[in-house]
Amino acid sequence: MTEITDFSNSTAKSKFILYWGDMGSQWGVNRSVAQVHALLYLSETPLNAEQVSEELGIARSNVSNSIKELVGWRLIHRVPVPGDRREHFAAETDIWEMALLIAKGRKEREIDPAMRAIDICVSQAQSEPGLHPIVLDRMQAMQDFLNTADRWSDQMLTVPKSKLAVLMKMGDKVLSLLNIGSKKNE
Amino acid sequence: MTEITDFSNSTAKSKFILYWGDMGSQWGVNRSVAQVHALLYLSETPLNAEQVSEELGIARSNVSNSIKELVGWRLIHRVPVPGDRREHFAAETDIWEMALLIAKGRKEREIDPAMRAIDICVSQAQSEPGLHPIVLDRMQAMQDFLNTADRWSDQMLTVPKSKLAVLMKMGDKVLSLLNIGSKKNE
DNA sequence: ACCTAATTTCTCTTAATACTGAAATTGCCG
DNA sequence: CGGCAATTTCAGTATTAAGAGAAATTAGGT
Repeated sequence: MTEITDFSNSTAKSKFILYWGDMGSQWGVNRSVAQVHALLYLSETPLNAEQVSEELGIARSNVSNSIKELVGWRLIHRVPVPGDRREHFAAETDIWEMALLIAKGRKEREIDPAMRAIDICVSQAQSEPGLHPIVLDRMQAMQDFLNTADRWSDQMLTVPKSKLAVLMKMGDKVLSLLNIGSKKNE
Repeated sequence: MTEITDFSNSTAKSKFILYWGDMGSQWGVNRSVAQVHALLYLSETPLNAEQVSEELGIARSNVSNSIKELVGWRLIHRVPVPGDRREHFAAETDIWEMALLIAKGRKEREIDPAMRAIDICVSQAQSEPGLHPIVLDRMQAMQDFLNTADRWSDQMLTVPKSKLAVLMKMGDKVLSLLNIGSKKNE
C-alpha cells in the first residue's frame, strides 16, 4: 500500500490499530503482531488474550503467537491480575523505551547475523584465488561500515533515554558545538 | 531464516550475493532486488540486464523490475557504454552514500506516511466524544516521538558523509564532550 | 518508415506466509 | 487425582507476494 489506506468511519483508536498493522507489514512485522501491540499500547488496562482476540477479530491462537512474539521483544509483559486465572498483558508505554527495544531487537536479529555473514564472505574472499581485488575491497568497505554502525549503536543503546532525547533535539547542532564543521555537502 | 544459511561450495562473491538477498527479505526488500544490487555493488564493470539475468539465474523480466526499483532508490544508475545499444548499470559504491540513500528512501516511503497516518488519528481523537484521555495521550506521545525522530533524521541527512563517519566513530563520547553526562541508566 | 534488438508490461504459476479451528497440552483448584 | 479453564501446538486453508515466460511496446539503425 503506497497510499494511505481508507479507514473512514471507524474510531480514532481502531484507525490507529489498523494503520499500525499496515505499517508493520511494510517493516517486515506480522500484521497481527503489530495490531496486538497497538491495541495494548493504547489500552488503559491490561488485557487478556481473549479480549484481544475479540477486539481485533482474529483467532485466539493467532493472538497467542503474536503475544509470544511481542513478549520476546519485551514490548509487552505479563501483568498478574488478582482473582483472575487468565494471563493479562500490558505494553511498554514509554515511547523512548519502546524505540530502544525495537532498535535492540532489530540489531540482534538482523544486523548481527548480517555481520557474521559478511565476515565469512570476507575471510573466504581473502584466500580465494583469482578473485578480482575490487570484490574484496567492496566487501571490506561494507564490513568496515557495518562494524562502525554496530559499535555506534551499541554505544547509543547504553545512553539513558532522557539524554538521547536531548541529543536528538539538538540534531546537527552537535556538529557546530563539537567544531567539526557543517558545510552542506561532502 | 534464523540461522546463517549454508552456502558452502560457492565463491565468496556468490555467497555475498545470496546472503544479501536473504538479508533483504528480512528487511522487507524483495530478494531479487537485493541480489541485483549486491551483484552490481561487487561488479568491477557496469552490467547490462542480460548479464545480470544470466549471472543470477533469474528471469529477464524480473531483472527489469528489480533494476527499475533500484534506480528509484538511486542505488544504481544507467551507464552509457559506447557502441552498445543495451543499457548498462552500475551501483553506488560509496558505502556511506549508499547508507544515506537507503535511509532517505525508507524515511520517505515508511516514516512519512506513518506520520501522516498518526496525524489523522490524533486530530480525530481530539474531537472524538467519549474517548479515554489515555488513548489521546499515547497517540500524542507517539506523534511527538515521530516528529522528533523525523526532524533529527532530516538534519542528519544534510550532514556531509565524512562528518557523519567522524560523529559515529565518536559514539557516546559526544555526550561527555557536550557535558550532558552519560550515566548508565535513566 | 521499416526491421530488429532491447526492454517493459501483463498474465499465470509457484512459493511463502498468515491465519484459522480443532486437537493436545498445561496447570490451577477442588 | 480428576475436572475444567486457559493456553499452545499443529495441520490444513487462504491470502499475498515473487517470479517466469509470452506478448506488447519502445527505440536504434538503415
